[in-house]
Parts: sequence; structure tokens; C-alpha cells
Amino acid sequence: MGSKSTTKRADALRSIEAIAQAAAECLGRNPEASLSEIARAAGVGRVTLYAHFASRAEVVDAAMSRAIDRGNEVLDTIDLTGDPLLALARYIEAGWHLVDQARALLAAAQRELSAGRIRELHAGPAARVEALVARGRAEGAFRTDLPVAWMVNVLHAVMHSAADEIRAGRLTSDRAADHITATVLAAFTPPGRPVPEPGGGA
Amino acid sequence: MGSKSTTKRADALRSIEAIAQAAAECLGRNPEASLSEIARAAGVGRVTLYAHFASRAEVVDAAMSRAIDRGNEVLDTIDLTGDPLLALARYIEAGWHLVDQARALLAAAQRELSAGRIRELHAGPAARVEALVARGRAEGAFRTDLPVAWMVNVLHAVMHSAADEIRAGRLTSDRAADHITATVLAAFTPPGRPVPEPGGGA
DNA sequence: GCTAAGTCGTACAACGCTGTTCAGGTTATA
DNA sequence: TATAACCTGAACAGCGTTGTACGACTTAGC
Repeated sequence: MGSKSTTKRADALRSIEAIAQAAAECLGRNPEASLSEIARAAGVGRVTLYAHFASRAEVVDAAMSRAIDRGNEVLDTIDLTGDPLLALARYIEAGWHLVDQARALLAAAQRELSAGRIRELHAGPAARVEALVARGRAEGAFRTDLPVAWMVNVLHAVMHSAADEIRAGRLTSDRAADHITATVLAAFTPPGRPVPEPGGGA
Repeated sequence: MGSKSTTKRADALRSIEAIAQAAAECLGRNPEASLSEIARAAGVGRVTLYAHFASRAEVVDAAMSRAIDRGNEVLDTIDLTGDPLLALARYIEAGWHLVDQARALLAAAQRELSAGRIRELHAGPAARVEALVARGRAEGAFRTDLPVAWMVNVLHAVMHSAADEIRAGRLTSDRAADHITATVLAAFTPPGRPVPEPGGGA
């Protein structure tokens, strides 16, 4: 069943895409954005939105899925092998603003979607970062006196913190990655070992 | 004018206090808590709430002021002099959960109050922490290759992160302060210098 | 060019929240 | 104990949101 339902008009597919994209943008800015706002941002009537998505939850789910996919695409282009310090620096450089947009979206999702669905969506990208941290610990590059989950959380917390600073006008976008990297690499350094010099390495 | 209005019944003062306290609690849990919810939590009728506060904004302001006052009281009991590392550890130990409750409250305030009013309320406590960080830098205990504002932000971000982890059930409350301290002290260590051993010091 | 799929604006009902009014009951305070 | 201050529930208007229904228009696809 469902093999013939592929008969969607190109017109409709374009609308669905526009809505999902607008939803990701609007909810990324404000987790409480209304469906009217999203429809308007998509250049589509509010009724049209309801023609494709039965409820608000479905719209949020679509936006979330879209953002996760985008994130996975970006993550795929990053080399997370080799020296864990450099790998982490590459991850931060490429992903900090992407991770930030996902946060507000996540806030919307947490009110609209089931906890299981959220875990299901979030699991993929999270696993890769966890693996990187775990490898860094195993190779002696990162400290092991704190849980992996805690370290991953710190990493993301500092990324979000940078986004907040930018929104507040206290930090410029081009310096964000350097600040985050310097901070996190120091936080991850094993006790007793010297903190790496920023920009120094290789 | 207004000199005779001191004639408030003890009854009324108790209600106002109960409402402010309930508001701080409810908004601390959920920034979108309705006034009905707050009134119910205060054990007071919704109309009574409007008898004392003209608008939602006034309730939020009262809750925020209350939380700030409480924070200042706690901060006053903490010795922020001496070794900056130990002072920072003392600050974290005493204030991390207090700072966390203030966050959700701040989120409510940012939607209801003017930016100026928020700065006015927030300035006091923020200044003390900034001073501590600045002193630590001047004495060579903390790194100086990152802005003070950024370091303060990192400190708070990691505190909030701990609160999130507790809510998610991945961290127990009694270990939070140790994790935060170990992480932040490492993040603040000047490049090239060894990160302090957790619990080591004095 | 015909037809069905898609879109549009308007309008509707239902809901929850805010803020106000009113009439009647309770309690502090002098 | 008298009285004014206080508290209360119920009820109302106004607003924005969600979700649905309708009739008319436009467009994709054969």
C-alpha cells in the first residue's frame, strides 16, 4: 500500500518544501512561532499549510527532521579522524552555528513531540560527537575524570553560549569558533597536563 | 502623596509575598506559566492577584526582583577574596542551583520587561562575578587571552548545563558542583599552565 | 484544452489567556 | 464590635491561536 500515492504534483511538493524550510527558520528564531507566521514566511496561505500538515506537531516534526538531515550532511563532510584535538576544532569550526539553530528548534520540539520521537531524531548526530570524545579519552588526549555525557554537554553549552553572546552584541561571529575551541580544549585537558596554546598544535 | 498608603493590612502583605514566591517558583520551572497557575500555586484567587499586580509584567518584575534579592543575600555570605581558584569554587558550590533558577525566570523577564529594566536588575550580581574573574586574571590565576565577558558567560553556561543534566537524569545533584568546578577551572587555566587537580589546591 | 489537484481568502467554532466588574463573604484592626 | 480592607467565585469582553469548511480561482499534467 502507498505505492501509488507518489502522484503528488510538483506544485504541492514545492509548497511542502517551502513550509518545512520556513518552519525551521521561524522556529529556530522563536520556538513559539505561530502557524500563520510560518505560512506567511513560506509565501503560502495558512489553509494550504493545513492541506499538507494535519497538526502543528507535524510541522514541527518536519522542521526538526529537515534540520537534522542538514546537520548530518554537514557532519559528513567533516574529518573527525586523526588528532582528537584537531578533529574537535574542525567540528566546532563547521558546526557551532548549526548546532545553535537546532537548539531553539529542539525547544519547540520538546513541547510538541513525544520524548521518544525526539530521542529518535537526535540520536544520530549525538552519537558521532560522543564517539569523538570517547576516542579522545581512550587516546589520552582528553580527561577521563568526568563522564562522557557531561563533556558532550559542556561542548554544546559553550557553543550555545557563543551564539547568545553574538545575539547580545558582545561577540563577533568570526571570533566565535576560536573562543569556543580555546575554551573547550582547555576544559577537556587531563588534570596535571598543560592547557594547549590556542592555534598551537599539529 | 503616597505617605499614607503605608496602611496595608498584614493579610494583604502576606498575599503579595505568597504571589511573588509562587511566581518565582512557577516561572522558574516554566517561563510561560499563566497567572491562573501562579495564583493557584500561591493559594490565592486569580482576582486577588490582580488586586495587587496590575499586569503580568508587574508579577514577573516582582518575581525577578525577589530572586535577585535572594541571590544577593546568598552572595553576601560567600567569601570571594583570597585564592581566586578557591573563591570561584566557593561561588559555584553555593550558587549554581540559584543561578539556574534565575535563568528560566530571566527568559520570562526578557519577553515581559524592557531591556533596560532587565539590565538594571541583573547588573548587581553580575558585577561581583565579573570582578572575581578580573581579579583572577590580574593575579595570573586565570587566562587573559579571552575576554572577561566571555569567561563569565562560560561559567554560567556550564552551570546551566549541569542543571539540564540533572533534569535529564544523567547527573545527580550532589556531584554537580564538583563537575562544574573541575570544568570551569580547567577552562580558565592560562595556556601552557597545567590544569589543577580536582580537589587539590589549598 | 480539459480536468483534477492545488491554492486562495474568508469565515467559523473552540480553546486558553488576560484584564475587568460585581456582589457577597471573611478578617484584620482600631 | 463596628467598619473598612481584603478575599472570593462567577461572569464578561477582547485577543490570538488552532483546526475546519466553503466557494472560487489558478495551474500542472495528460
